[in-house]
Amino acid sequence: MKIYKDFYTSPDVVQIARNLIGKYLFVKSEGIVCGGYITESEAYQGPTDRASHAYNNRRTNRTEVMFYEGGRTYVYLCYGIHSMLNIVTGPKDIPHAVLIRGFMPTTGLEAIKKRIGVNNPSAKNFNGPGKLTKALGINAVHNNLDLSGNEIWLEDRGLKLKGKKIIAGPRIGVDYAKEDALLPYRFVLK
DNA sequence: CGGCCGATCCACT
DNA sequence: GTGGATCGGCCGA
Repeated sequence: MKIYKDFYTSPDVVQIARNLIGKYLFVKSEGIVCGGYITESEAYQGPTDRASHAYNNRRTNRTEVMFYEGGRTYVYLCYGIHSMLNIVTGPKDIPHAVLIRGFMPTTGLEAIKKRIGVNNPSAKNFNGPGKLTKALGINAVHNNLDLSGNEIWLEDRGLKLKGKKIIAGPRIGVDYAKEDALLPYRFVLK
């Protein structure tokens, strides 16, 4: 059920990003466990990807966690407002990561509704990386956590994607990455 | 130390 | 389709 090490340590971050669609993400925040299945992801291919924080093996305090062995979280603040949740993947010293961009809640709905201030939420309330972290109560304290722990983890519950397809396309908001901006590293469940 | 800017979202028009 | 909110990381001086 729970996803363990070898899923994360594969060197093919694009394949991992695709495989994360339909997997379940759980987060314990303020003592409450919330979660759901992932509907959108983006791969960031470390050293060779201009859109990655770790492009050209750029190694700083912030990016250090990306160089760990796969299976940890990388959470950072964007635009001074939004926390972004990434899953670090690949072998040690290969700084790949997958940005988790959207999900569909199945657990802890009451706490989620309270956090986002919406009584009858629909898919559009969970279709962006900032919305996801707000709904699940993810922030900087969730950075650099081991996914084999009980604060944040993923599960394979054998979700059947019947009648739905995983669509690949270019990533969002990475125009500055030049030719790498066109790579089909974004996956969306349709 | 100063300045730039981003893996976003929402409320406008 | 546009702009404002808002702040830590990063780089160059």
